[in-house]
Amino acid sequence: MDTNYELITAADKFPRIAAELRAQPVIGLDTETTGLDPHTSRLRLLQLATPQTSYVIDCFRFSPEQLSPLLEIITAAQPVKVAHNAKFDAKFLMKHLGIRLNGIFDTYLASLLISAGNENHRHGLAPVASRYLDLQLDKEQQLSNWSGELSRHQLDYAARDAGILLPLRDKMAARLDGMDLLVTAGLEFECVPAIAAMELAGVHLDVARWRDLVRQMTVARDAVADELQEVLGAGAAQMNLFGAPEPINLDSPAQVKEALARIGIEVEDTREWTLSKLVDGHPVIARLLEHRGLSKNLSSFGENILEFINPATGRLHADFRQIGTPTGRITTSSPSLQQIPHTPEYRSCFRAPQGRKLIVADYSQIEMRILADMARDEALLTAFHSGADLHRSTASQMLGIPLADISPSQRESAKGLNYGLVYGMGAEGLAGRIGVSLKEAEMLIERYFKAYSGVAHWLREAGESAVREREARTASGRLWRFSLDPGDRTQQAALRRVGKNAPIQGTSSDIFKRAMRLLDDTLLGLDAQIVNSIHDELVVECNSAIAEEIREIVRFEMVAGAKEFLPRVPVEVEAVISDAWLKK
DNA sequence: TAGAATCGCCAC
DNA sequence: AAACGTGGCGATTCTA
Repeated sequence: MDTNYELITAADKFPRIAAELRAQPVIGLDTETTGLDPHTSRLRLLQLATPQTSYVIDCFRFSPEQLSPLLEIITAAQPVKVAHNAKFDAKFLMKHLGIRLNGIFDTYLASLLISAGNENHRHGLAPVASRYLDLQLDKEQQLSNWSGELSRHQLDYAARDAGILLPLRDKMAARLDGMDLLVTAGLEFECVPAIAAMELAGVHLDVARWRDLVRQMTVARDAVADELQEVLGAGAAQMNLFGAPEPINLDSPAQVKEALARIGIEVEDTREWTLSKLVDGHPVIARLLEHRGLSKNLSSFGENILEFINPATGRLHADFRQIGTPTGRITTSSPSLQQIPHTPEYRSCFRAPQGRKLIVADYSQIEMRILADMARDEALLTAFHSGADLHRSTASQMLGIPLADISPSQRESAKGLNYGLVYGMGAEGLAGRIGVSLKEAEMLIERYFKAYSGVAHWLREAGESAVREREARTASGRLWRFSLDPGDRTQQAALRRVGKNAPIQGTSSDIFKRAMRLLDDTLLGLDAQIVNSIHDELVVECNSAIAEEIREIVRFEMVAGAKEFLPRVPVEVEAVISDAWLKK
């Protein structure tokens, strides 16, 4: 495809171009960079496209001051900037030009929303252009060297990528509209600058503390491993040259299963769920599980995390995938900051640097509140309005006894139900989880649904409509379309569970993303920045001197985000000021 | 031998 | 078989 482009080599052209761009309702935006990491790579080209022309600006030639007429356009809400994976461009613009990319239409996020969970769809610019414009792009120049003299071919490529964004947006906006996804899309697009800023900022890890922890864990694991080799080797058939039993690989489920059989413990598999039932009679099982835990933590959260520390910033900059799941949850990788074990030893390694504090804030029982609101369940809403402990309230409602008389075990059962039911749990699952018989579990669920009849009705309907309509939606209108083989009963049961959970988990994502944007906006200009985001928890790093003010801002904006989607239920946010990632 | 599939487990 | 939902990821084992 030939794109009409103009390579800008003189700063005196900027006022004319800026005027032309400002007059557009929508422009295309793309960048080419010398690498993928904004901290160690440079911004080479900035491409801004009107329907007629792609303007290609060589950023190596101009200072931010010279570029300022164009930067104002990028920062303003209008014109709308169409970009594919705008987070990437936003990070480079923020790092190298000190500006926020606002007024985004992101064709990558739009593609994910329209695909509505279809795992077969790819979302790179090439497959998206093919799907929506029937255009075959080649991306061979994407990873070419953008730091030297640029070839005609590279400039063509750069201009073309920016040029196709406008027709692409036309097609996708119509699709979003037709699928009632414009509200969700707006929510996602507005969240991009907040996530870009969070990634760019990264989190601070206390390396010495982390190394210490890894050392301790290694010693502990090796001790348990030695002990296990001795016990499990007792029945070994194979001896090595020194007459000692051949060591078994404790990380191999197959070898562990065999070794257990040799000492008289027959098991179907070696999953925790299976083994934990045998803990009582067999001390070796407890040791095995202990080894698993240590080994898992060391391989996933050991020295390897340190490799992700950025040489330029000394911090961890995880990759946040904004639509990581069909329910809209954000996922992280490289490293996976959302899966750091929730123990003080681990979390205390993530610390505020000198002179700074962390605000650790999370929603209190947000999914149950969403359920109460969506189901409009009188009793559950009343429980939340009363401000009493939810699980005690639930137990009290179910058993018909006063709040004050609820025993700890009654509260635990109620808690199991509250958490389990938003995941579509059945009686078997509950029985296993809280350790009661199937009969008792059935009775508990019956009582639960009697106490919360609105919830019972809503959950039933959510499950049925998922099977009937093959889709589920959240409060913002986010869509997940399901495939279902009609004859497959197991699949149908699974779909009923997803149908119950998806609107709740997805609405939680809606709320969270709205809160992130509100908070990021309010923190602009203050010495405070969101540094981590874990489904219902935000971590903000700020100057110690303003920590109390920031804590209140965080609380306020998180509540404000939730209120937009939950008109019927009060929302609570627990926020603490801490030196480390702890809910102290 | 590289990549896929599986098991297992971390988070919310 | 599966057994409450969504992921990421590491180690082992299978497969071409």
